[in-house]
Amino acid sequence: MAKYERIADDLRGRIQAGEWLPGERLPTETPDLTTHYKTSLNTVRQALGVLAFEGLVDKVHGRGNFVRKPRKPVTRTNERHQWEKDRAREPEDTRRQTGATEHDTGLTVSDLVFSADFREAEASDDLAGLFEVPVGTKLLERIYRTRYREEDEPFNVARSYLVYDVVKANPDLLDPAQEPWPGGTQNQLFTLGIELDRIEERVTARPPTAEETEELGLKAGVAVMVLRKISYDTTGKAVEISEVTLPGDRTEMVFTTPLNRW
Amino acid sequence: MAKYERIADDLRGRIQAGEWLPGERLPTETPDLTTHYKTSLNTVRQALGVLAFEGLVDKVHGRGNFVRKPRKPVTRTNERHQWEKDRAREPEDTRRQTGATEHDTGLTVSDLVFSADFREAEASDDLAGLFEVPVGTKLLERIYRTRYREEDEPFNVARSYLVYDVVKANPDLLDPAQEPWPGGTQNQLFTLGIELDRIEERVTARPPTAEETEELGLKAGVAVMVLRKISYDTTGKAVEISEVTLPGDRTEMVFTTPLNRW
DNA sequence: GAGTGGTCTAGACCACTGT
DNA sequence: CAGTGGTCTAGACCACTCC
Repeated sequence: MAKYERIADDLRGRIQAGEWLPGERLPTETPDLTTHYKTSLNTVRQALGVLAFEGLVDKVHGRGNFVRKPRKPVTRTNERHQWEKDRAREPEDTRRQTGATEHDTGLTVSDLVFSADFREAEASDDLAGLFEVPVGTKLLERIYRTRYREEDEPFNVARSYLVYDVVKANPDLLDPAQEPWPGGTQNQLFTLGIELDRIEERVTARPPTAEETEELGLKAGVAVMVLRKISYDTTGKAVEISEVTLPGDRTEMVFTTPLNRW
Repeated sequence: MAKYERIADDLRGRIQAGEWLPGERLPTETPDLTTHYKTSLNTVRQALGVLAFEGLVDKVHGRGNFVRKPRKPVTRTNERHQWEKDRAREPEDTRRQTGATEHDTGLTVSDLVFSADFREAEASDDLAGLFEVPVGTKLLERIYRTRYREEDEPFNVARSYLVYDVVKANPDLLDPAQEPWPGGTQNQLFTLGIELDRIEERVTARPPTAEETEELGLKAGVAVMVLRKISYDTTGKAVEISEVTLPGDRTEMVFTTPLNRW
């Protein structure tokens, strides 16, 4: 076993034994750890890199290496979809009270900060195929970011696509100033006479791109979970496609599948 | 921008431009890349480390650095649950034909290799709470591994827990030699007079532990997806809890949520 | 400016792969 | 055995944070 692995194992054990509590700083790389383990800087850094990748240690340039605090997990359920559908036909003051994310997290609207960006886009191969429209068809692309009020980085970046010609029947939907829209996308679709029949979600995990690392404030070694949500209307057509990027270390998704009775 | 980042960017661009095709070897670290980029070995290795983390490059000790081939993705849907429930009451020869994994992947039984390990375990805090039994209650723990016949490493490790006293009514269920059980867990429960009402799945992603890296044959930077599946019977009790570990870079999970009609 | 982590160098030696 | 990546060293200098 390599020396850096032994050092990583030793430090991991000492952290788990409580020698340093979450939030506390580890001994400095130089000179403390190098002299304690009688090794060179590179080796100590390689060991710390392992722990950082595992999410046990936060490396902070200029300040030190810290034992990582467990982060507040964000739960997302698929019950939100039925909940949102039920709410879509409620009067506006009911819809305004709370959104699906709050429904999932148990938080109130004031705990969270949203921002929305709208623009027009052309259907890529991929999206055109799902929407069953020609490549290049005009789409409305909306980018949503959600974060905790007391944190800097969003825990959620969503890109939502709708076919432009479908949405333009209600000009309010083209206006970012109307966001956050009370009742969410399902209410927006309701104003267009569209009812959803089912929602399909595909989940994968992968290492973040450099941009995502920046945008989501990810630490080294944290994967992103990518969720692609496709909403189908009652005629079986895809009406909204949404791609959500979530930090893997703090996101839990819950899916409940009811089964038919014998 | 650091020199290693510039080198990583350059190499990434050259790979994407097709200078080396998937499966091909990159120039050697020493002396090719160090002299080409006029830098030291450490710096070249740091750059390659970035690309390995992104999954673009496979580092292979003693052979070289290779452009990674896209891996065969494994899809898992939640429709499998209803499918498995329907099949649970079929005659044995029907059940024997194919399992849920083949149903998802479209493969046949002979493409896949299973192995099962049985042992007794005591209910941890966590599991006891979900099963609503006292901590320490005897459980049957079963560990399943699935891999492609032509690959070395499993793409799936599952730990399944059942309450021992519930299962022992059918002694065949305690015998690893009976695996793979035709019709899966839902048929096993059926032999005990248990019908499932719904299945809840919680999904997270995190960096792998050292053990998981080994067991799943993961490359640097690949996250694992962890799926905890809880099966509830028609009285609302949790009857099976299963923890599945999947390599994040080749797993896609699909969940379809049907919505009630207006 | 003092303290701390981040990058980089040049070189040595070890470990694995294939002939 | 030759070729290739993996680990390690000792030391220099840069970049960030906080006083």
